[in-house]
Amino acid sequence: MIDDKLQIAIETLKKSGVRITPQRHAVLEYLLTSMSHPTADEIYKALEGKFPNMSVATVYNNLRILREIGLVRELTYGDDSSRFDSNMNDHYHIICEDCGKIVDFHYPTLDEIESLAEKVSGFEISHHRMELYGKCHECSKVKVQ
Amino acid sequence: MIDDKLQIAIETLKKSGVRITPQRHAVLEYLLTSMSHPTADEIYKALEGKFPNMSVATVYNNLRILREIGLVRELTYGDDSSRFDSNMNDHYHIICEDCGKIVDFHYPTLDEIESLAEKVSGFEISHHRMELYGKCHECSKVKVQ
DNA sequence: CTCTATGCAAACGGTTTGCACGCGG
DNA sequence: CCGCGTGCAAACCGTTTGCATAGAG
Repeated sequence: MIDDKLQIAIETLKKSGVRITPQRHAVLEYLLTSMSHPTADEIYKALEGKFPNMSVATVYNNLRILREIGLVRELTYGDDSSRFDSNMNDHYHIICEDCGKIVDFHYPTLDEIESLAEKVSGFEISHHRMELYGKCHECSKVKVQ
Repeated sequence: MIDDKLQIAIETLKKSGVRITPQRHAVLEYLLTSMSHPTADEIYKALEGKFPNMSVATVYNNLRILREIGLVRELTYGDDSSRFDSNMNDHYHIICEDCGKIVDFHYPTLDEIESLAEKVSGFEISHHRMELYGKCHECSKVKVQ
């Protein structure tokens, strides 16, 4: 399952003429395995056991390459670190304002809104993004009063 | 019109016990007058004629205070600078991917989506944001082929 | 063997902070 | 005249870049 996705991703890398280094493989595997939406630094820390000498720059470089090839999406929220998502299907995100957890939210794409926006603004709309903010179940429980 | 808004804003400042310095007044006035959604640096540059010695820090400090009081909203997109919006009514934004222009987009708040997201995720949703991306009329004209 | 990827450190850019002085109320 | 706000410079932090070396194909 994950292995299938990994094999397909590696095929895509090969087709694009991108070398499969151990570090790159590890970053990719981590993104595909991880159910979270990790930051570059989280990936860096998660892999430092396996690659004690790997530099953050390598993580960033690989994330950029994976993004350019279309294997990974970069999620940018505010001033904080970018987060990376290997789920390339259209979906929205729900973000916990307390703990920062991000969960996927599947909902039909808001095409009508794009059409209306085109009409009223004169823009050629290419895509949109939406995030919902709130408190996750765990964080809601914490401060009861 | 703008003057009314400015007067109301200044009242809010006074009520909050925030001093009205010339620099703060100027930042506030610029935000209310500006139809764009300026960055801190744009505000800084726009006012350096009137305040040649003003520092960026002062702009940032004042923007933070205005935000905390609820007179201004901070728009954070990706890694770029934050932009500031004195229109506190609920609205969405349409952003030109070429020139960066931001225009307001009024559309009924997507309450049903918030409700559904609460149900499927178990989060307590407090709000959401949405931006539409595309090319504005001017930028569409430029590269025809 | 070639050329890309890596590791390291320095650079970068937006934003924040510490501190002494200035000025609003 | 008290204390917040300002200006200045340094600090910060995520990210990028330059460069010499290592290693994938």
